[in-house]
Amino acid sequence: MARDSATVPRRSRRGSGAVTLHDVAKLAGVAPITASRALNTPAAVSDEVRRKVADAVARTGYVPNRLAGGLASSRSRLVAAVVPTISGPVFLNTVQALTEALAEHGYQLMLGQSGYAGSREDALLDAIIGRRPDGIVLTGILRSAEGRRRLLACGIPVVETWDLTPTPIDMLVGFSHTEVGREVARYLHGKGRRRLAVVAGDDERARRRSAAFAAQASAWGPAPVTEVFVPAPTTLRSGRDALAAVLRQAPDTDAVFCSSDLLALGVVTEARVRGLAVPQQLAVVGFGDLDFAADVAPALSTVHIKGAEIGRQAARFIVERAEGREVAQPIVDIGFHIVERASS
Amino acid sequence: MARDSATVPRRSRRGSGAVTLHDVAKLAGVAPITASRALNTPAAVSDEVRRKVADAVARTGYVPNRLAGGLASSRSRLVAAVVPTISGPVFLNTVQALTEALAEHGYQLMLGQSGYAGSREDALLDAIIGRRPDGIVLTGILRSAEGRRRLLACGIPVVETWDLTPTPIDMLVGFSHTEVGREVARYLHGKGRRRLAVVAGDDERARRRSAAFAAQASAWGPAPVTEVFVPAPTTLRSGRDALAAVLRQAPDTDAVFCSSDLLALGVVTEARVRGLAVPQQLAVVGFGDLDFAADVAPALSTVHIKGAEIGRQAARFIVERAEGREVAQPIVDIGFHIVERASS
DNA sequence: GAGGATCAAGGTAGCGCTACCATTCGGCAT
DNA sequence: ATGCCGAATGGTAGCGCTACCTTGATCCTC
Repeated sequence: MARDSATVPRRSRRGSGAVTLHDVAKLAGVAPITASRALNTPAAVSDEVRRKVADAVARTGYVPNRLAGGLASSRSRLVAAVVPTISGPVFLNTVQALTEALAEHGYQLMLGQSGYAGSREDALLDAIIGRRPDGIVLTGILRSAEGRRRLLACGIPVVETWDLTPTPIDMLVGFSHTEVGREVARYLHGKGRRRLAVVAGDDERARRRSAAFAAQASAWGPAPVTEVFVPAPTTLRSGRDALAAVLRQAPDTDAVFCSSDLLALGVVTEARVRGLAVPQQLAVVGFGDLDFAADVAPALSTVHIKGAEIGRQAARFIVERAEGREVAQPIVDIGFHIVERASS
Repeated sequence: MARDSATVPRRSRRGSGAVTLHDVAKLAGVAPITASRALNTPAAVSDEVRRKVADAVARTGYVPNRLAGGLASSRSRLVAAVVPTISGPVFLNTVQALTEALAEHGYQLMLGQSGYAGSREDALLDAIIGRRPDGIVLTGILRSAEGRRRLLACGIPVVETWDLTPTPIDMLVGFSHTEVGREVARYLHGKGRRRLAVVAGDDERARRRSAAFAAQASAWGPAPVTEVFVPAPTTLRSGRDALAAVLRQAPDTDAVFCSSDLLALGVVTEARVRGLAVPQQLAVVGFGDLDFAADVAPALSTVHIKGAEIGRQAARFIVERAEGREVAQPIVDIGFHIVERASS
């Protein structure tokens, strides 16, 4: 199993010293290119060659160097995912599904964190483009126009997710945040709630949901919607603080729409501590439908987003394009729906 | 800014068509190798060369191909992280800190999910080793002995984290799970609790904490410790179900140690629903000290692990080794401490 | 002013793989 | 026989970069 050092009397100081396709080919008694074909396009070689090469691979413990393969073929089989931060739980299902779906096709995920502040964005883009990934999946929004231009210029397939931007860079899997805001306002209005508030993380899309919510609500009545913004990423703590702020501004608030389930849980917690009955006195609606939403008490009404499906669809898009096929419908509205539970 | 096609009359069908170091060098009027030095070891060239190359880079929009660089130098500047699954929030801070700390040194993170079941482990290892990363950070345990052997064989620096294994593959940043179990048992005993239970996720380390907890507790009295196991990854739901199971087995339980904060929150939630006062009738201790632990009501007592510090330390180890330096103390016990809050 | 030490720059030869073309060979139609 | 086809295999030449060595120029030191 170990390489026979006697057959390689003087190895240059360069190189990793690992088993190469050359070694495998020599052991199998075929040319390197034939060994390559036996591994990559098995249908193109005879049964005997396939067997001999497989045998040599097993005996040497050969693992193909994908850096070299990627350089030669201009296909790195790497896909980059950019998230604002991995510790906000919102995108986790997407990243998980993406990783798994890509792995099934032999692609590996590179993770990049752009930060909510966006300072690192350009450096991150350099680091990513330098690795020549076969695709880039964006979850947070790309703030810099310069960044968008560079992505466009370098010709790497890009999937933007979790949004429906009017001018996508390339492909898109998302849903309308404006529509979410509107729908939740309609829902709460339908439940007889009239004194509405919204608590939103300080990121572009949460602001859009929040604005649409407020706009829709103000169409029905004179009572203004109380808007409170908290720093992104949102936490349970900021939810508690936000409810305090809401009640200071509008003590008779009877419904709060939160821009994340974690915020909503904070609001519910603070309400309980203050003796405010949820949902009798205060309805709470979250966003994201994270795992815990159904199981807290009271169970959290929220907006369900198919995060894992977004990840899978993005993977499908990237793989299609990486294998040279056209994507017929590169823009997908994955939708959302309101899940009614005990908190509203 | 665009490449002047007239200077490159016939480009072969191979290659990505992107700007190369060659193009930059030609534009700057120096040899390619000099341009390479201007970018990688700026101290080794004259001010003038540095300026001319920087200028050419800016004009062409050149982004170095790190696949080619990695192949030539046997340094990919990629680091692989293996987690059981990204959607369990336990390792998030570690992954986040790791990504950031690596990015500061020009390394990019590849994410691999091994799954708690472990079937994908070997395929994942192939995918990782094939990319020739400069380091591998393991968070979950590596189940297959074959896998350990291969990691050892391929000579890539490995950091195991979140544990102190007796026989580390290479480097190690963790803490003793046995010690955690013991300490929590001591703590609860010190608070006068005598009817102890433990709820643990079905993974090796949670089992070790749980076993040590039970062993320590049984040293003090005849009352057996109720042990309930739930599937990994743990959820709030399984915490609620687990408390139900605990109370079925031992209705007079007065303290529960949970193997994650999410489980603990589930136990607290279920206790509240059942009218069981926390901490008066039931003390609850979690594990991990996730962001929300301090802010739920009642605030959760838990075991604090410096997850981000683990990530940073692991990054430091990998970078040290990647740059060819020895790591003096490759085994670090990062410790833990019990955070006493309202739930116990 | 000879001998070396030091520094900046260039040339060469790969890293390990695959695209592309050439070759071989058996089988079949002409 | 001759030519042609397709299938299987091999050879060659890179992909874009850097390690290693060499060259030439400058600067000491004695």
